[in-house]
Amino acid sequence: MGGATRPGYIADMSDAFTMPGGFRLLPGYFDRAAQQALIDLVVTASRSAPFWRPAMPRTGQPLSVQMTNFGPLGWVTDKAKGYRYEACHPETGQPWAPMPDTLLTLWREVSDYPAEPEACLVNWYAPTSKMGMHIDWDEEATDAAVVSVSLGDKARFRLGGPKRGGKTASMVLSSGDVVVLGGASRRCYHGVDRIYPGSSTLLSDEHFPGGGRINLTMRRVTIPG
DNA sequence: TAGTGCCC
DNA sequence: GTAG
Repeated sequence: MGGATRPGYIADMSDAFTMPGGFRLLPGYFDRAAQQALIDLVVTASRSAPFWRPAMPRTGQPLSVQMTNFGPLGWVTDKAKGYRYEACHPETGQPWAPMPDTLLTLWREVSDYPAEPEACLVNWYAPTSKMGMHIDWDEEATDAAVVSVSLGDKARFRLGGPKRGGKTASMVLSSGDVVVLGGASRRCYHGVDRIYPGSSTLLSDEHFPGGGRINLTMRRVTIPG
């Protein structure tokens, strides 16, 4: 933890990370059968909205994850237009697959928000993929929680505060876990340090060459009217 | 810097 | 090889 720890000394807790309000980890929310059903839905959706590799604004640097989306809106990014939500796949021009009922049910159970999620970003982490620390800024409905589901290999997730460079906490997320970024945590930095390759058998090599991890992230984008 | 690389 |  914080500061130098030497043998014989008890760590000073004065610099401990304080978990932001509204953060919830629900371990083992989905059992194996439910995890498999969600992966099957991702595979089906990817036939009409295939995984593609997004790029950073301005630099065009590719992200290490591949993406697709469920729902009426999908998060996309490219060199020319940057981070935004779009109704259609950037390469095929086809609408995203509909939001699965299982995910709508999850949202109603944990989001404490009076309207449906409009976007579910599907991130495929290869064994070497990472996600740098960032805050989700591209939604108008900033009061709605972000709800995410981990599937496949374990990942080291890191949560910080509302400013860069502050103290952080990390935790291992396993297949079937649900994370809710609500309240203050909705505006906190977070990212994925690393994947633990081969820690799950959920992702078949046929559909996900090399395996890895799928993360489903639901968000309300527009303010309900 | 929703990235990468290097260094302790 | 890891964690930060």
